[in-house]
Amino acid sequence: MSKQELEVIGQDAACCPGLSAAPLDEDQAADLAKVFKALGDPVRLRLMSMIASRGEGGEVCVCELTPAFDLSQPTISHHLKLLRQAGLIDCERRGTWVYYWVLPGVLDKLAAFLTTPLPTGADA
Amino acid sequence: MSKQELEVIGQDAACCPGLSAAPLDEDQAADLAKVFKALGDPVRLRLMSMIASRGEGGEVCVCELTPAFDLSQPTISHHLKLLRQAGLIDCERRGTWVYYWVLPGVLDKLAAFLTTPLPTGADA
DNA sequence: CGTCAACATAGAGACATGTCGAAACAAGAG
DNA sequence: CTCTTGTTTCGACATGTCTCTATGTTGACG
Repeated sequence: MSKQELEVIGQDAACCPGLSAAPLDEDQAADLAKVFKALGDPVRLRLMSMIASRGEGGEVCVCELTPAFDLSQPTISHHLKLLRQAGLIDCERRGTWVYYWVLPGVLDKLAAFLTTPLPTGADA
Repeated sequence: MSKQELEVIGQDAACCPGLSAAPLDEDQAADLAKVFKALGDPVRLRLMSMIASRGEGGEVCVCELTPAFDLSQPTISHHLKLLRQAGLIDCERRGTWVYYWVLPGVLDKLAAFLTTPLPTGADA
């Protein structure tokens, strides 16, 4: 149920030297843009927030997410799918319900990508 | 030339308690989503990277940015406008040329918003 | 004042995205 | 097996986004 993520952020260390470190090439920019694009929607951002606020190993059932929006259930499911394809979350079916959680580390890696790594100007 | 930014990130402290801190309300999510949406395009991400890699007080002339892409000059100008409206960059005309720079602190604040502030469960 | 160069704006067309209702799928209850 | 509930997938449509060409604006230079 989780075989189609991007793994953009989670790659070893070659994926992203940091936004401010050096100009991104086209491939890096394209991969990272998918992650930011996934977060670039109010509904998905709220979904991420609702899932992430459960903490490190926390999970949220879809049945808890859906009623928080004035949107149809298929629409919520669609947004969750996009977040999953962006490599931000994952899910598992347990009986009747499906539970979502934030993939560990992705938010920290994304934050590390944004923060400027060379404030004093000592690059290579 | 810089009177229409969002200032979503730059507000005092009431704007964003963190993605993982608590579920975002609709207004917070809508404002933050605009910033992430601005970064959710490969061209804009590369533009941001090219500008940000100049360092803290660094500037980049448009005439240096445009030839790095296989896009028309108005298209680059359009993307720069979106980045500016998202409150990520600002610009100033100096003679014939226009220089862009990253607004100080926005990337760090965005990163702080993403990183989970309560890993052990000691909030409030 | 006229002209040229650097950027920005405006409008149009092609394509992607967000949303819905209907239907399919999965799992448990009777 | 059938029925009900929870969730995803499928088409379809309205809206938004990205790109272009054409035009406007600003400043430098004779």
